Amino acid sequence: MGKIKENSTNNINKQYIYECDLSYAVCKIGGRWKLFILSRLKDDKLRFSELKRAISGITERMLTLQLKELEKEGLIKRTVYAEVPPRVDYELTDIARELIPIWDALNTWGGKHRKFIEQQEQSEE
Amino acid sequence: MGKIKENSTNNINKQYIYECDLSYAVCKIGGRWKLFILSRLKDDKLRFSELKRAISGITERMLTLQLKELEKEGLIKRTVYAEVPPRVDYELTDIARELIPIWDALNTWGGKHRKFIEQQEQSEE
DNA sequence: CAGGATCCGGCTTGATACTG
DNA sequence: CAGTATCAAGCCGGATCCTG
Repeated sequence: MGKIKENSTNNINKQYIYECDLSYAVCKIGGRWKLFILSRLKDDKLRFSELKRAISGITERMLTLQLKELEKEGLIKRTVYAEVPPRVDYELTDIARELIPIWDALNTWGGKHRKFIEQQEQSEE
Repeated sequence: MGKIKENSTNNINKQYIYECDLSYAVCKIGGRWKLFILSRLKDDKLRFSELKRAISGITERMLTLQLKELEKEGLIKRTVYAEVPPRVDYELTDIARELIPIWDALNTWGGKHRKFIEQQEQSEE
């Protein structure tokens, strides 16, 4: 049982009581944009601007913040090339890759749940 | 791609762009207390007061709100008994039960990631 | 190109008191 | 017992402007 006080873009991250590894895990990947970012990096190594374009609606600020957190948490690897203009790219780490089957499963569940709810709403009318 | 405007205790729920079922799923189970509640109900059918005691730190208000959302989303079933004093209990629905293997996997991953990070921090010092 | 810094509103959460 | 109502505060995320 511990409290996390570091700055974070994720409200779930703060003052969260880690009684179990489950909530700990959700802290790491929960949040407004993290799953988007991670799933975009599933197959490719992408640059900052590519990520920005790939994730519609995200601001540079948010992308920066979330990337920084993900890096600190060991989920992505940031590579800076000594070039002009500057070039940075991001890729998943091994431990992040282990999450892929999980979010695939969540994805499947999400689709199923969605259909289920839609049917239910129709039959109510 | 749709936006959700309903009231919710979960900021992730609002104005969320559902491009994929993955983020949709995270909306449903993400949030400050939802996973705690769900995991407490994994094996037992619990009453309001039991849940409150089981989840340290949660206020009645938050418990009420999150339970209401979970019910609306079809993840828990609420049963009211016509007794005095009143009695209500909560249990997982079938579709929520399908999430169990997923959060078990997340739990495992969380533990692994945690150890990994701790080792990393130690070796840095 | 890849960010950093700052300001700010709105939502989420919490504390507390009250009720059928 | 199982909530509801109200008030207050803290945090996230967005907009905008700036830099190496």
